[in-house]
Amino acid sequence: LATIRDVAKEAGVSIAAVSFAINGTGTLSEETRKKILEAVGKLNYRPNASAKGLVSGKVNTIGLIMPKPGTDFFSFADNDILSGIGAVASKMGFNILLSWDQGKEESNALSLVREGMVRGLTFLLPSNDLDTYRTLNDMNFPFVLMSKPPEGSNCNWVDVDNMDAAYRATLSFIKAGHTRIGFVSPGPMEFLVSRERLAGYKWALLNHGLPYDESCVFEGIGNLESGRQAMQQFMALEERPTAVLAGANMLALGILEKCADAGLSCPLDVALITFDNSPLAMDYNLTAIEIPRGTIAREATNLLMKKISQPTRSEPESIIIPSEIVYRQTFTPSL
Amino acid sequence: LATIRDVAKEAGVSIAAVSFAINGTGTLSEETRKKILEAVGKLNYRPNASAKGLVSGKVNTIGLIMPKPGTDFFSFADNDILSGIGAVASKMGFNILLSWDQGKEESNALSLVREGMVRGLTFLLPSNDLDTYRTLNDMNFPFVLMSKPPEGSNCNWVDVDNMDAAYRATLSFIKAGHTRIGFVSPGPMEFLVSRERLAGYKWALLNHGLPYDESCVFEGIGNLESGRQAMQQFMALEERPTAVLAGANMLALGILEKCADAGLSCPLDVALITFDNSPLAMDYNLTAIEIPRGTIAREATNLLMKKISQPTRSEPESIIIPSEIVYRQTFTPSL
DNA sequence: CTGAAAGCGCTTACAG
DNA sequence: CTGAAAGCGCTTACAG
Repeated sequence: LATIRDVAKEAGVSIAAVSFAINGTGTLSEETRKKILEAVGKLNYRPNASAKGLVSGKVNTIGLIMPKPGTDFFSFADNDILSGIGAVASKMGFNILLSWDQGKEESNALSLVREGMVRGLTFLLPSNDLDTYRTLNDMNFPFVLMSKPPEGSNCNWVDVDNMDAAYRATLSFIKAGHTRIGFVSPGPMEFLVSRERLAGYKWALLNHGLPYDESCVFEGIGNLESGRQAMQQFMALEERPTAVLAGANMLALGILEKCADAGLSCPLDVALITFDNSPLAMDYNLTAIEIPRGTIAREATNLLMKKISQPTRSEPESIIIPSEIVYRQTFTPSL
Repeated sequence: LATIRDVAKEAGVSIAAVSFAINGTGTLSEETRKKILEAVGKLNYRPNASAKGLVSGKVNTIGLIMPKPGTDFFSFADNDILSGIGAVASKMGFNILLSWDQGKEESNALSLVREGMVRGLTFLLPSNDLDTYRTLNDMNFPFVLMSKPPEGSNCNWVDVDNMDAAYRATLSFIKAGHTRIGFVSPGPMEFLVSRERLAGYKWALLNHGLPYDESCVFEGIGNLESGRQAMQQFMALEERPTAVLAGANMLALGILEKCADAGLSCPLDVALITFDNSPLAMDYNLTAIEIPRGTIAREATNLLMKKISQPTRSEPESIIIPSEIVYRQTFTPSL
């Protein structure tokens, strides 16, 4: 691999001149610059990243911290998220380092920071271990969560408003005349996202004079069978829901299957809105709430870049990404 | 951030002693070592990665090159793949740098190499641009593909044997007495994986005296609608297939839907085997060919680690990962 | 407009 | 068993 010294020799100049030419700094005659750039091209020279990092004290890498393997009751390593981060990062000349939250003594994230490997951090999911965030804040090290963090953690974050989205979907049912509405959570209630969506659902009911009935709520785990079980429970009720808000696509498909088995047609007998407008929702013509993961990822990375370029400590910021309901076959509001 | 000098001062020793203590090199009295390690813990010291990289000429990072965004007619950023790579890499003390194949003038992969940011490379999909591989080979730089590369490229690679898997699935149908078997490719025929699966299917037919009939073959694009269209085509035939080999889960679901609509029962009227034993296949009780992406990723990373540790040029290696058929409701071989 | 020199934080021969 | 010193490949004041 060519070094700056090789280029300098090839072009017949000092290594400082090469540095100037490459970084566009200093003052160089057009002729010298051209001569140097030619040598650079000829030798396929690229400045060594370690040397640059050492001398400048800055490294052009951001870390992406994935949840501990096994936590994934949905798939987090979403293509949209990864390429969203990648698009923004590469536009700013940054690389992405992948790492996993290990729940070990010292978090991997902190190691990367202390080794000077990263200049900022994005977290896909809030860690259970809030200590990491506290330490990062103490160091004034920039980081952004791509998910709403638990109360009291002092973080930058970007996410959709899950409560609001659930509220609006439920409201949309109510406006269409539904008075008995089922809710299936996307996962266990320990997850904030489950609690927030439930809260939005509940709030819409109470706000419009409808009773909140626990038998119309099912704690899902995001798969087909769980959706079947939910609908099973709902159909066994004396007065069954005429509309269901599902927390995940697979839940929605399980619900549809049970409906079909029972001879209930959708949307006539049971209307359905599901979270997540994924390809699956499109394929199956499901009315779906768009969770724009690519946008979340891009905005989070932009926010991180902003925090990186502000060396002085600043207040944590959060960005709420709007989420739209995409109306399809399983429910359309009456006009 | 603490430097080696801070630790040396804290422990009252030279910086060389600190380096010895941390790396387990040199010779140090037990007492000195203990004193140093205490200072390290107290100051939360971690050696600066840029400095280590510069002085040793080695960096503990491997690159993962993702396909150009938009190529993904399946989802490549599979959780299993990412955590498979991550598990092996972190066991060996390596980090993972994510990058995208951009189809630009100079490939991102080569930039990373020339900047000294990575010590090895894994590619999720073969690039269209074989020049990159040639250049890497010329530099004797270690890289591994997690997918069978096109003929003539001189690469290390790890993959399942798609031709063999398709052969065995087709054979399994034939042994059960099927003589008219449909094939739906996972994607366009430009993809090697599509061609190989078709070849395996064809070979099984010809090997057992069955005619190869193009009207029983459909070029799918991996989604539900494509599966519906395939089955539509098959049902319009004078003699329709009694068994179908589907290249992707969504194709299989589309096929099942069309069968149900037409009053054909599965597996009685139409038997079905699909590629990819994903959660979807489990949820829908599909007989499926397991493509163990996690295993592919782990083996590829292990192979890369081996190549990294062998400084001398060596012959390219390939590893074939076995793939099993998981029998479920949509087809079970007669005993 | 251009070059010589210091220094970033480490590791590793080399002396003692 | 321990320390002083050179050097990895860059950038950036500082002279000229």
